[in-house]
Amino acid sequence: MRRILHVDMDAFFAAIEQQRHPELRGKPVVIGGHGDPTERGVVSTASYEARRFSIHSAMPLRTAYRLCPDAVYLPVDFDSYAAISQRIKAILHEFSPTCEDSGLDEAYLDISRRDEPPELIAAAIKKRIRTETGLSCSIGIGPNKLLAKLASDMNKPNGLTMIAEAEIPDKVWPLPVRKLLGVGPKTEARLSTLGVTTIGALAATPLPTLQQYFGEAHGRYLHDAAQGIDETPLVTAWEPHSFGRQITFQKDIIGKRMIARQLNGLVETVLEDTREGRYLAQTVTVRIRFSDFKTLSRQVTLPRPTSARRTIARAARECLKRIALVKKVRLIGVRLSGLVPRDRETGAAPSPAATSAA
DNA sequence: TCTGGGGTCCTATAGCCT
DNA sequence: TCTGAGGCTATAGGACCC
Repeated sequence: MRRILHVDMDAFFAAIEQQRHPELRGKPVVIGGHGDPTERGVVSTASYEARRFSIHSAMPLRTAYRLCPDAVYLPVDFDSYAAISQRIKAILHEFSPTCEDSGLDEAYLDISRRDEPPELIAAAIKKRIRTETGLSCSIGIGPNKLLAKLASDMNKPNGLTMIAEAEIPDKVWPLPVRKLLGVGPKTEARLSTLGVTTIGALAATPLPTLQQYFGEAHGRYLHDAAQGIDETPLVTAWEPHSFGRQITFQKDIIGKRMIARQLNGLVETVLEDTREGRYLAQTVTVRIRFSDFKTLSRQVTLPRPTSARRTIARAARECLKRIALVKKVRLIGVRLSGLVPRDRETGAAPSPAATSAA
């Protein structure tokens, strides 16, 4: 039986700001965008004081401002948060080498090989993080990642919760389906039309029914997840699959020239990212979101992976040409995928078309 | 009227080949 | 020569996560 911990920092970004600016403690603090709640942007993190005003992550900053004009609005200081995140991950690695990063403020830890009771290990982790960073976290313990994550969410903030397999009917099944990892607003709404609103109701829904509505893979996932079944291993090392940059304009823009110029700038930025990581890319995708929020994407796959600015910029322009710019544009994005580490470049990449006939 | 940015993964569809 | 069944791949879009 595996023993997995899910460590989730409490209101991470906001807590860091309250830690380094003591005058913000006890006040509603909202982190997001450029810190100006009258601009376009969304809430990244709201302090627990701000959550009392119904402010939550992903809410438009302007909406948050309407709900609580007196809150302190701050920009996302990504570099600082990343540095503190690294310190926390280093602490976690001391407790187990099998540690999966899941964003700046979350991680899974496999402690199956340790003899001590998991609650004691979790308590020790909380204490270490508190002592070294002044921050609190919530930890969930379970036989797999899915249940560990559900558990960490059950007693926030500063919680320590365990879900054993035998406790699934009592602790998990009464929860709304939305609590399950992988169930977002769309899936929640579709399940609701089937009369399924709790995880228990989902568990009682036959597999063929779920597969009929959600497809083979997603149906199977929902079915297993509702029973608390999750065999996915911790991913401790991974290579990026893509790099991208996108911008939402403060005011929608119009005009091919203007849009092409913005696109060029984005290509430059993305290339800097890939050069830093020493990757070549074979596929270029351009994304446009119009003022009505309709979003289109076009992609070009190049004959071979490259990091040549002119080639990639030309591909991006080709993509852009295939989109009719008939409306105002609020967002432009560029993504490079089909990545190959530069040191693996041979100049004679195997062609996927070069397969032998039957 | 409002809806970020950086990602991953899955699915439907169309075109091509055998 | 025509037609259809599969399989494979590229593309576009959508859902979801932090």
